[in-house]
Amino acid sequence: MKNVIQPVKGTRDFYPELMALRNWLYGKIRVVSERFGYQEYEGPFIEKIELYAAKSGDELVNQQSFVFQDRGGDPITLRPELTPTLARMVAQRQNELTFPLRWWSFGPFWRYERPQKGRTREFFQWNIDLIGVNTPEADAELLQICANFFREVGLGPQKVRLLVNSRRLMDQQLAKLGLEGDLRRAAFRLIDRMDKLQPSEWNDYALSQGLSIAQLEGIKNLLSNDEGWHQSEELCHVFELIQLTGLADYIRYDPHIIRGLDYYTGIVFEAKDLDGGRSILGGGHYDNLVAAVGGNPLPGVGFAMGDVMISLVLEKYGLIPPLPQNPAQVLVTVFDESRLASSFALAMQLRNAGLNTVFYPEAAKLPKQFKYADRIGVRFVVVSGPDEEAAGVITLKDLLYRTQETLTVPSAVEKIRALLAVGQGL
RNA sequence: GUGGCUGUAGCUCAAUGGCGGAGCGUCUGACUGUGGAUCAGAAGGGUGUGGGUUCGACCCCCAUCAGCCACCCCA
Repeated sequence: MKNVIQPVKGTRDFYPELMALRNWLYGKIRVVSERFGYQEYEGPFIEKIELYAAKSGDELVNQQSFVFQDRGGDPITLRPELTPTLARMVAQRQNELTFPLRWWSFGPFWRYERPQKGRTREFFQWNIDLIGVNTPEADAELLQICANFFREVGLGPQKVRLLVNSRRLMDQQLAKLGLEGDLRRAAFRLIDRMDKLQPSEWNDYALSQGLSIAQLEGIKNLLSNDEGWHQSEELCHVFELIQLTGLADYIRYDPHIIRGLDYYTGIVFEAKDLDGGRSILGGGHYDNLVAAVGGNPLPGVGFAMGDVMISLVLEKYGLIPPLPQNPAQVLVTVFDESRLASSFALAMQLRNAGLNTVFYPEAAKLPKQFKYADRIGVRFVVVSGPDEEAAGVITLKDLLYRTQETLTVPSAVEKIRALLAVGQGL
């Protein structure tokens, strides 16, 4: 086994078990997205690097992207996020699309980072955006979708929380402290780092960035004030709306939330596992992104959720249901060499009757064939030997209930249908 | 990009610097028309890779690759 070529660092192999989980998650995402009337879309997996250079932020573009040259020498990047692609797609058809536009997507992304818990170099992401209106109702809808998703998968507000802030509010507050330009950007970084540094280190860092003692105190007050949102009209309005949804327990104001992406201009939010602390999803409101890629100005709000962290969280809380091992419902055994062809035909007969059927492709001993059916998770086994053949019937065994009866093919089909309906989820 | 831990059979792990083992799994049989249980037997690795130290290396040293964890950053 040592000669097997290793997979690319930070990638995952989706063996059927993991693929089933991915598709289960995809299904939940689809249900919630469609519940709110969003349409599924997808963009290319590769883009020109300029697309991200426009607005995504330096680190994401210069250090975390997979970049290569195509044969013509043009720099191409594996997409590290979807929002710029979305902005581009919207800008290209700006005059044909009907706004407000509600789109969602679930696809692969790549970031060149050191893999660790909850982070791989290739991951899947749910992106969902509402574009074309600039209202608190739009912002509140996206928060509602997040919370509704958590409720859909069984994550209650005691386990996860949506932390919300406003870039606009933070800008105003920092301006009041006399922080402009580079100093304000430094302050944002400072806020971002507060829970990662010791208080004394944090103070030193702040002063080293050129902030005054008074400004530092001002930031501390800002961050410790849970009621700061009252000074933001948009946050007040958003929180009011959330009260009407029955999902308010999920949502809380948190002035520490800043977000790394440069294009956010209004509310920003992150969902966190209250037990683990890591961020499950993040998003916000952006006013200028469509214009940044060459379109006319158009606001939007959206978020992205990676599959890796949410899967870890769901697994931790035991919220991933048992997923079907095998799509097959029936296995047709081969009694002996002489019956290979008749069994082969019988299997197709069952498929034509609408049953997912596996045919055992050689004349092995029956115990082996039963064992195989059991292992791969097929519930029903059909046997057709000399006795059955003489009587014009087949034997049907239910491995789940260990029952068995002999009956004609059409009644066996009916029997299986009836038992599948009853035994679902057992 | 920085730091730490780890790397032995398909899997989970043992093995003072002195002949590499166990459990689970797999295969075969007991059970010659019936799966999961039990019992018996068998196959399967030369220790991630490349160097070095040593009479002798899974064990010590260096490098490298990979995984994990934290930082950075973020989904």
